[in-house]
Amino acid sequence: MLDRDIGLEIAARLFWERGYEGTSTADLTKAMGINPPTLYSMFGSKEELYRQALDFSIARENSRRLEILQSNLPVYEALSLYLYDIADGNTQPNKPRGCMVSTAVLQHAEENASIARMTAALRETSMQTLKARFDRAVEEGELPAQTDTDTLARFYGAIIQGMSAQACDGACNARLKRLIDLALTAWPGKRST
Amino acid sequence: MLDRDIGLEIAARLFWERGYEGTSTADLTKAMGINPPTLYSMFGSKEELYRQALDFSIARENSRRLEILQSNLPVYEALSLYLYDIADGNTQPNKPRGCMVSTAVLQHAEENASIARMTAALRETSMQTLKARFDRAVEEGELPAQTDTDTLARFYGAIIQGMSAQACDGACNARLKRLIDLALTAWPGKRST
DNA sequence: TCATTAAAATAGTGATCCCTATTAAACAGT
DNA sequence: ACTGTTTAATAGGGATCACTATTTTAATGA
Repeated sequence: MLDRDIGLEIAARLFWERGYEGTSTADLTKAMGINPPTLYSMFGSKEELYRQALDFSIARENSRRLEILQSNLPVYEALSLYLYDIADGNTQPNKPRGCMVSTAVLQHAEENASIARMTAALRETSMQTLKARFDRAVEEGELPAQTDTDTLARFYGAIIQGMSAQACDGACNARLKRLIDLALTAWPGKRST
Repeated sequence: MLDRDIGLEIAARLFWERGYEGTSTADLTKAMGINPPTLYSMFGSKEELYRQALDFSIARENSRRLEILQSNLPVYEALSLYLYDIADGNTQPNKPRGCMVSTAVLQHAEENASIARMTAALRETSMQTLKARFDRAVEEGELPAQTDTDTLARFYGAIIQGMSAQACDGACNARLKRLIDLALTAWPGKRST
């Protein structure tokens, strides 16, 4: 009998590489080494499996990143390390390129609208997490009081999405880091060269 | 008999909204009001139709943008207007959200790898166009000689991709413009507030 | 040992995928 | 009107889609 976490890991990897619409249940059962009825008894449906695989991956990958972001480091340092960590995640050897969430299910058949809403909500949550960190920085006097933290969060969110897209297209880690360094010059009070 | 350009327009809109994998040939023939054999005699295959629909849309939408970018305006102004025009294109009423190319076919089934290569190549071309404009600015003394124009182009390319993703998730035009204004503070020599 | 339960594999559901062979309709020239 | 040719519509082919009913195997308990 297949271990549940191993099944989710295998599913997450397939969905990461091929997307929701590009992954078939036959792909999933074959990769997991199980028969279709086992998949449905363990995970309910393809859609449910996708949700569970995303939750599983996020729970495992996101904790370290959130610790970095919400640490007591200066907010600028925390953001830098956070972005570098994402760039690393987008360019791991022997792993699919890009991010599993940042650029997932943007275009989709109408029948998959609820799946698209879920990934959109995950992206929104991650933007709100960034914004909350910036709001804290305002409170703690690290950023000017009039800072538009929402736009700041969506700007670095766009950088994260752009990195994912470019990683999917083959960009290497060093290229993404140059991109991050340039994006960091937009930080309030910083000066670009 | 269906006019070829009208057919491409209808196909482009469907592919734009639902993506390549999310659009079926049945969707296409129904929207065009033709029968399957007509689609194949006119356009060859679903893949060929997608290529032609992209070429058609790009030829029509890109000329104005390229004129803006390659005009004799100061490069910073040209870039600003170029990005604003893209933001407008990402948030048109009664049109699909986001960009048809920037975030298309990032994840895909293995059988669609050649389609993904094509969209990736289109994105790379658009980055090279940006880079060429920045190189010209260096030659003309608008930018310092040591400017890393490649990274600069990929940075604004990431902004374009991030805008497309966020527009797909529902971002309004004003929000994208705030994002652009912040991204423009990363321009060499500019100072963020 | 044998009946009962639980697990897993086979086999197949109707629907839809991309694409075409075949048939039907419209039009041309004589 | 009557062929010959082009154009369009129907119908369907082989494969795959997400998903299950059924059967077979395996484990369990008396």
